[in-house]
Parts: sequence; structure tokens; C-alpha cells
Amino acid sequence: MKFLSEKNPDTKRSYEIVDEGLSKKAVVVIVARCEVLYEGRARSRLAAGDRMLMVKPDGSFLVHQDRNLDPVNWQPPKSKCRAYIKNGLLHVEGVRRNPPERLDVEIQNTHVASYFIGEDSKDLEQVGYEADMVDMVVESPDLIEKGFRPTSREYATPNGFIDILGKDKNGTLMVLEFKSRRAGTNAVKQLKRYLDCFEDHKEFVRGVLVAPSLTEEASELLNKYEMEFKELKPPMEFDGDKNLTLDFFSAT
Amino acid sequence: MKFLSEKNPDTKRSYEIVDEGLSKKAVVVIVARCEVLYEGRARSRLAAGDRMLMVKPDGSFLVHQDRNLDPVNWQPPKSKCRAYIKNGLLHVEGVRRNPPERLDVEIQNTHVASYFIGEDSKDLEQVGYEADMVDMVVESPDLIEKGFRPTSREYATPNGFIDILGKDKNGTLMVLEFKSRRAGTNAVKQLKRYLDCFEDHKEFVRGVLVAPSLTEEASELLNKYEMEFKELKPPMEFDGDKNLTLDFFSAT
DNA sequence: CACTAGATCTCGTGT
DNA sequence: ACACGAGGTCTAGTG
Repeated sequence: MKFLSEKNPDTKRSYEIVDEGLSKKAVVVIVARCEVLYEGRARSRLAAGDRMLMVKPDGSFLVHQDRNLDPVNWQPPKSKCRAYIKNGLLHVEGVRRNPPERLDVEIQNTHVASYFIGEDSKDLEQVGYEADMVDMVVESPDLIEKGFRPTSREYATPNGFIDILGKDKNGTLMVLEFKSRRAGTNAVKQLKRYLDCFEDHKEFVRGVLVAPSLTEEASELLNKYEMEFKELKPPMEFDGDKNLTLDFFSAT
Repeated sequence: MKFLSEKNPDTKRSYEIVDEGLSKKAVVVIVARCEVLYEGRARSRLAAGDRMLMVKPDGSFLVHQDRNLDPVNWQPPKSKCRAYIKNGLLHVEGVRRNPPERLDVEIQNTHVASYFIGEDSKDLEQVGYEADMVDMVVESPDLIEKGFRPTSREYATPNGFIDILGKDKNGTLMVLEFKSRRAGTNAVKQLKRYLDCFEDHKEFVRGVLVAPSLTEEASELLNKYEMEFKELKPPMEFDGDKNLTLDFFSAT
């Protein structure tokens, strides 16, 4: 991996490093005392303090404080980022046309300026999503109940897409709404709105909320609407690998 | 500001720097070739590549690739983070009890290891929110229309809270739903559900969607429901500062 | 390009 | 601690 990192560069040197990193499509990392202005979808200003700045080759621009997971200010991928000097101070800015917005960082003192050109072709593999749950039920409908048979997935209604539409062993229509996390009242209302689309239907339609758990409020609302809850956790197995879980929490 | 930054430290030295940074409640920044495992709310693995790691004193732990705004893996604030050596390789892990989850990074090669102890007491000031719009209308109801008078804010209904409930100059009830960004069909449906709460009401109730703009679909749905749209942008003025906008997009 | 729906959403607020 | 709603949400997928 190629990289360059300097401590306490002066304004001119700091500019050179950042400018070079940007032009080389490197990941630029700066730790500096700075002020930040944002204007676009909203508007914000942040008085001086020490922060970590990062510009990625795809145009992502992040400003991190020493707290919180999220950046305090940022600019999304495809922003045009550049460095410039104004009134003797280094600025880094990121601009976007659609929507029009601009992030400007005025650097008063650079502690470290660096850039990195690395190799990273790998993408994240992950499981435990709502989509994984739906896949699982399509493959093993009995997880819902014996005799359940899915008829369609992503069934379109005026109120949105139904995750799974199917019939129980008696032929009664079933609407399944999946949540991969604890379900709240919104999930129940969403399911209710799907059922409303079958109002003109003569026969009774079963509404089933499928989730690992649900809030007390959601449970009450579910009862009120005469709908059902089916406890089901999203699958956590990678394809062709079932033994990672075993010792993962016992490292060292 | 106090900081320490070393290039190409070996495993032992890298461990010392990270461990020292963590114990001093510093912001730890590492650029390294690494593999990443996550298990908890979901599960993921990421094969080897060059990434930027950051651990903040509040327990936030981020792993950034060279693309996308979001970290590819992370652990939220209040995680317990530590460094350890296993099979001759440095690991950095973050664990949480509730919900139970763990992020583990196996570092194969450290390019830069550093930590920073800075000053940053300032919080972000920002404007342009939905709440700012509502404030503005409560103070200047005529922005909606001449004669409009708000009666309650955050009025509770079975279908959620109405942003502003009021009456027009003829005494007709008005339900106002605010969006600070372009409004879609969901906003219209939400407003419709509020109006449904007044079904038993004998008199007509006006539903008004207040937003800077709306999508074509939202406009059609609004007409169908016989509701109205009022164009209004969220206020973008900081308290006691009205001149920032003027030259903000003309730097250099 | 616009719109939809999910997310290890995060983060603040209220209970 | 939990539930809920907003966000400059971001991000992937679809039309």
C-alpha cells in the first residue's frame, strides 16, 4: 500500500498533501482544528474544535467529532471535493449539484495530514435481513404453520407491496408482513393497511405479523385488529458455513 | 493537542499504540489491512483489504472502506473496545451487552497507528427542520393563508400526532401536515389518515400538506382525496444571523 | 433520474 | 430501559 503521512504540516504543506491525495484518488485523512459550515438540504455551522476529516475517492466527505457514530457533517458520494487556501487558511470543500449543497471546512491547525492508496476489492457478506427471512419462509412455508402455502411475493397493492401472500390449509387467504427486528405499532398499522385492500373480499383474510418479537403496544393493536403474530428470527447462517457462531464470543 | 502517530509499526508496537490510546480515552485511528467479523443484530464478514479504523472515547467503533459514506462495519457508542494479540496478529474488538453484539477486526498489517487527544466542546448548530417550519407557522399563521389560526400543536389522534390543528377564517377545521423535504405519497396518506379521524365530524375538514414541493404521484393523490398543498420552505436562518447565505456558494 | 423500502439504521425525546 | 419518530438519513434495487 502507498501512503503519505506528515505531522504538524504548515498550511502550504498541508494543502500539498491533501491536493495530491485528492488528485491521486486516495483516501485522504486529516486530523485538525477546524470550523465547519454546511448549506444545502439544511444548514449548519460548527465552531472550532479538533476533528477527523476523511475524503474518499468516490467523493464521500466525512467530518467526525470525538463522539457519536455518525459524522457531525458530511457530503455523500459523488461530491466534488477540493482543497484551497483562503486568507492564509487551508479549506477543504465538497459540493454537489443535485441537490445543491456545499460543505466547507476551514482548517486552523493541521495535526496530521495523510493519504492512502490501498487495495480493497472485497465486499461485505451479511445475513440476518428481512429478505433472508422471506427467502427462508418461501423455502420452508411450514415455519409459519403446517399447511401454509405462499402464492406470491412482493404482491402489489395500492398501499404498498405485501411481503408474502398465501393460503392456509383451509384455503383462507393470508397476508404476511415481515420484520427482522422487534416490531412496533407501525408494523401492525402497515399490515392493517394491506388487509384493508381486501375489504371487498367476501371471505375473511388472515393478517400475520412475522417478527422475532413485538412491543406491548403492537401486541394490543394486533389483537384489536384481530390479526396474528408469528415469532420467527431472521436466519443468521452464511451459505455453506454453519460453524462460525460457536466460538465467536469466546475469543482471546 | 496531544497525539501520537507511527508508520508501519510492527504488531507489538501497533498494539502498544492502540492500547495506550484506548486507555487514555483518545480517538484512535488505524489504517491497516484487515479482516472483519460482526455478530449481533445481524451477522457479517469481510475478507482482507485496506481500511480505516476509528475508535472514539465514547465507545464508537467504525470500519471504513474506500467507498460509501457509511462505515462497512461499526459498533455504536458505549461499546467496550479493546486491543489484543491472537496468533501473532493484532485484533481490535468492540462488544456490547444490550443488544449482545461483537465486532472483531483482525489486523494483518498496520500502515499507520495513531491516537489523538483533542479539544472539542462545540456542538453543531443547525436549522432547516420540520420543527423549525412548524415553529414558524405558529408564529406567523398567515404564511399558510390569511385568517388561519392554529388551535393546537401535536394534537393526538389514534393514527398519530397532527403537526398543527387549526381553523380558517370561516371557522372550518384544518389539519396541517408538515414535511421539510419534497413530500411523497406517504405524506399524503399520512394526512389522509389524520382526516379519517374526523370522519364522524359533521362538517368538512380541510387537509393541508405543507412542504417545499411534492412529487407528481403525491399531487395526484392529494387531488383525489380533495386535500390541499401549501408550498413552504423550512426557515434557514440562524438566530441572530441572516447574512451567511449570501456569499456561501461563492468561496475561493 | 425519481421513487420505494430496509437498515446492525442513528439519535434525540418522552415515558 | 424502552418505544417512537425524524433524519442533510444512507443504500440498494426498480421503473
